[in-house]
Amino acid sequence: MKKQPTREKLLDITFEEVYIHGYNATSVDAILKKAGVPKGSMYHHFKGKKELVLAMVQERLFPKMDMFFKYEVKEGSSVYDSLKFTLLTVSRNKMLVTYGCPLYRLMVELSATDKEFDALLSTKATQMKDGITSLLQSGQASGEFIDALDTDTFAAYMLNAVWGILSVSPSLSSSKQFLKQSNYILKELKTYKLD
Amino acid sequence: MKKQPTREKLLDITFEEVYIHGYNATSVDAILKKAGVPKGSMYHHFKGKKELVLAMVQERLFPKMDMFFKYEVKEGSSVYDSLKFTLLTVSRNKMLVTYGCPLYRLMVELSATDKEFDALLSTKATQMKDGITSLLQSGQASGEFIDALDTDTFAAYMLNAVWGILSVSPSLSSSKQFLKQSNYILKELKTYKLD
DNA sequence: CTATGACTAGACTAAATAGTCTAATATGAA
DNA sequence: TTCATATTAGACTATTTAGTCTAGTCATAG
Repeated sequence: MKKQPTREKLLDITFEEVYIHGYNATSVDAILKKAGVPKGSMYHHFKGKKELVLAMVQERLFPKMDMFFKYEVKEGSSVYDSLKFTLLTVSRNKMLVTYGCPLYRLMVELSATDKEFDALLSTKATQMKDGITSLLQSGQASGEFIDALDTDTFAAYMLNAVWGILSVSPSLSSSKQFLKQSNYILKELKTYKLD
Repeated sequence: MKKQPTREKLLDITFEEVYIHGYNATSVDAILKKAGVPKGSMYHHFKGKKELVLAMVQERLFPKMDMFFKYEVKEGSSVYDSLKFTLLTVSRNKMLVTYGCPLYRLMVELSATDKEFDALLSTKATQMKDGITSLLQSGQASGEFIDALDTDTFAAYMLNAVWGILSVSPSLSSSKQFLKQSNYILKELKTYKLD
């Protein structure tokens, strides 16, 4: 078993800790202890706590988000089915269902008070929304959805609503509840379907 | 201008600070400084920071939430119109639109790691959901909605979706966006309307 | 091999933090 | 007024925090 490079190990542990506890409740020492990395190593690789977490967001969090939202439709599959499949995949991810979306939770904690985090997280949120918009637009172009569908607004609604449902307290979350609730979003989208 | 009792002043300032910065990023000293209250007074009224914020949640946050969701229908008004009016009222509240729902944001920050906060906040969330459920049920009883409407699931969906739309980054929030997005929830509800 | 730069190691520091303590003062009941 | 209690006042403490520093080790290019 090859030893993982220090920087990568730090990013992995930082993701885990910040996901569960949030940015402010996560201490550098806790990360270092869990990662088994001495302080000097961390401050060699990163300027400080904030730099570490910003790097984690870009190198761990964003790729994870991209894994879920592929923004592409499988051959022979409709946009609607593609979005439905994404929601199903999300519902099967225990961590997501239990602890919510790590991007959204960080945004809720930090966007109001930290410009740099807000810039980074909001940009990704916008990119994801735009991805869904494109998907819906392609569905419009292919005749799957009627022109009356406001693709950009619906994409924002879908993203925010899913985040809202996902990120409630773990004690109120379950895979079944997520599926049932997010189904209303799909049902609404179906309203704009032609075939 | 009569001087506000210390305890009340502390609760007011604590709400403001925790709403914007969150629990962990708010220091006791910051609250005391802003409130102009010495430390001894605070620790006379509250056992500690956590007790102070728990009291704030019950005595300031919860009442504010109840102001928005009245769970009652005005004479001669439909349940649907009542919910629509609530969303309109929310959309006109600049703080809510900008900084999101204070209950939800606190839940996102703390519910995963703090049992006491989770118990308190989740109970209120459930109570609010149950309030909407009752409203929808009364609509069913009066023939406004068809029986196929799963009142409890729709209530949860509505609450969580609104929270999700409301609590995104301030840089992505606006009254107009909130209204347009939350309109999809109403549109879905309309699907179950009879008259 | 050896010199250089990358990385590790962890003791140490300065600041912020929540919380304590004791004395002073206000308030209200007898 | 007087006494007991509630409240104010803020200096002080213990702990945790992020971050610094210097000495050491490791890898590798020459």
